[in-house]
Amino acid sequence: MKENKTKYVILGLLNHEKCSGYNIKKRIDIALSKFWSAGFGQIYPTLKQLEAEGLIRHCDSCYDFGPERKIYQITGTGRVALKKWLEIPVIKEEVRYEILLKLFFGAAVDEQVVLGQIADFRQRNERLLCEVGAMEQQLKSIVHLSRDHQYFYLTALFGCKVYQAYLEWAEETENILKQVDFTRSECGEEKGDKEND
Amino acid sequence: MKENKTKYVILGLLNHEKCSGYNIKKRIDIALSKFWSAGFGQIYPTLKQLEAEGLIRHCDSCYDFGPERKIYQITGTGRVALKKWLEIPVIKEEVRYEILLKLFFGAAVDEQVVLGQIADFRQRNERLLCEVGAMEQQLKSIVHLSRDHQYFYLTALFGCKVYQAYLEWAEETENILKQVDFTRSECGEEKGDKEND
DNA sequence: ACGACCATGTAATGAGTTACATGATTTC
DNA sequence: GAAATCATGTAACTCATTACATGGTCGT
Repeated sequence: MKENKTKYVILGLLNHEKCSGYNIKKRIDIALSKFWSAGFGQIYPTLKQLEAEGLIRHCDSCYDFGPERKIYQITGTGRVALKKWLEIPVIKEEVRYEILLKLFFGAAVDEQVVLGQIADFRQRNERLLCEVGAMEQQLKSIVHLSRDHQYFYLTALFGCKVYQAYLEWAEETENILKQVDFTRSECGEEKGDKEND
Repeated sequence: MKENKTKYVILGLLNHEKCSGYNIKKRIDIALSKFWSAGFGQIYPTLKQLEAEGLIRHCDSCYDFGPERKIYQITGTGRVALKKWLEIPVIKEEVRYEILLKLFFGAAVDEQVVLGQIADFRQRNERLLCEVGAMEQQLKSIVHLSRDHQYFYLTALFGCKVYQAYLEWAEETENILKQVDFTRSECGEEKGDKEND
């Protein structure tokens, strides 16, 4: 009942081109890093598993130069499994925003701490927007080459839209928090920390 | 080095008000569901662990009515731990978009399949925007009550902005995919599945 | 020679989900 | 009396990260 999605990330990448485990990791870090991640400790065992299931196969040291490596490629069975997965509807995206937790519980600390977190968040996402914006520009020019290129472009476009929304929210939030000041209102908490223990 | 964030979700909720494990689950499902989740199998053991660490404590069956329950409350040590965590900068948000994986690898299946996934995504997020929009409206009216209320409101505002960005992207993506058609261009793939196995 | 990077793996640990088990209470 | 919901928990399992171990190659 639990589906290992990293399995399909590997199948998808190998469907694009054959690859070593090391290179799969690199491609994830470059092309998918904004919406997926995987470590070596996950990739190598998963490759073994996929091979045992007959969804991929490898040839040892296909090249005479460079360090030893295993080049994996997807099998017909693997392609069928990939296609089948691509047709399964997504139920729910797994998002976990630590920044929203820290905001939600933020009244436990000084407003300056919360403002600091928001500022960090804004700066972090300014950088990310910059990175994904560059990708989007680059991919836009080659979007006509193939469906693959078009889809790569659309994932980058997704990043642009979302990071822009993050930044809009962060700016609006900073403005709201800077204009209202509860420490001067009747709701203020002049009280020190008493209660419990 | 690994930080169990669910620990701090529980501490944060107990800092708002004392609660049973069952109620903590309910509060997560209602107030945090758009950016966090936790099951009973995670909550009950974590409560035990937090109590062993002295960050929370409980009284058995504090009420004479209703089923037996343990009401937990945060301790002074717990508050210190919570505050300390709230000050730690967030490094990276953990997001994993299955929809983007399926788009990125989408050239392996018919465009109709991809369009179906995008349509699902749009509909799913229309519903979510609706839900979080209602929360935002409701919270907006009581935002002045306390810092807590203001922060609750801002998390809902975050949801609105992000779901709106999702919808914008989905609509733009649907338009782009419907206007360009690779099956009629020279890049089209009339080839059946040959190669491998 | 040394450091950066290529390349593959395992072991330990932790986080999180799912399924199961139990029983009380409330509502219809 | 049946069904829904309240309430707590455990066991098994999967997913993912981190740390460790090993050794080759390339550039300077």
